[in-house]
Amino acid sequence: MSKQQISPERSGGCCSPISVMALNESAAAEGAAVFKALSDPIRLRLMSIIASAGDEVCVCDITPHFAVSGPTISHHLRVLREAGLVDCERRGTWVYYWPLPDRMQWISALLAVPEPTH
Amino acid sequence: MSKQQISPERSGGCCSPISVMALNESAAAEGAAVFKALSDPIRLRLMSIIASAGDEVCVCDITPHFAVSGPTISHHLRVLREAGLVDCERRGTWVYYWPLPDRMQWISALLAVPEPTH
DNA sequence: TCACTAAGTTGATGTTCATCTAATCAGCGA
DNA sequence: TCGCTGATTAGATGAACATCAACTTAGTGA
Repeated sequence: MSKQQISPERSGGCCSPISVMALNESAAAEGAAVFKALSDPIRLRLMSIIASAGDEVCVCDITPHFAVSGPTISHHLRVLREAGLVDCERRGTWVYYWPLPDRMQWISALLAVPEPTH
Repeated sequence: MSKQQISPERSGGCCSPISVMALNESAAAEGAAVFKALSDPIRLRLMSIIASAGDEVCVCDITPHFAVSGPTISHHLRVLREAGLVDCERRGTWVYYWPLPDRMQWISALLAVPEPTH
């Protein structure tokens, strides 16, 4: 507790202070949860397939694109659903998934370098 | 192998086929790695602090904002660095981090619903 | 009701990850 | 050189996760 105890920011030797944190803790937790849903290559491809289809997609058309088992695909789709990135509906034998663009736009806005809040 | 073996897409009862996958496997792996770097609340706040500073940020100004130990912050900063999201430089006693906007823009573009490729 | 198919759930397993303490590296000043 | 501080690295540990086989649920058609 003697010499270099003072932050260089205060002593003028370091950098400009961080004026305001752009993300509070709860927003960070929510955002991180969405990023975690996209942090798996299979889920990212799933999301890509569903989002680029422009319409709803049948699970039976998704599964053949992947080398993993059906239950694994089902698990990943559930993760995407619980993250609010997609929704689904059963119609007859088949289940259809479609993207929820609101969530994707929100997370995309998080990535846009936020304007400094000062 | 009798009745419903044929994909509904082919039999006309399901949905429009996925013409082209928007993300190939290697791009998905690379993108997922970046999203994984952002999938932790602490790393997302770190990224937010560094990106919103508009300039480089001293580690000594970052650490006090978090309730975890110094080595843990260091670990998370390394993950962000290895994901290509930030870079750093030691100057004297202190280490400074700054954002690499290219990577953030690339990942943000991934999230923009890709125009249908057909 | 019965046989069949699509999709999801359960339970188990091996791996990855976040975190800590302790030790090390790097720079400054006396 | 020695002592001090900032930051990273190394190793260990407990929790979370991806995956599969087996089973269950939901729906179709005969």
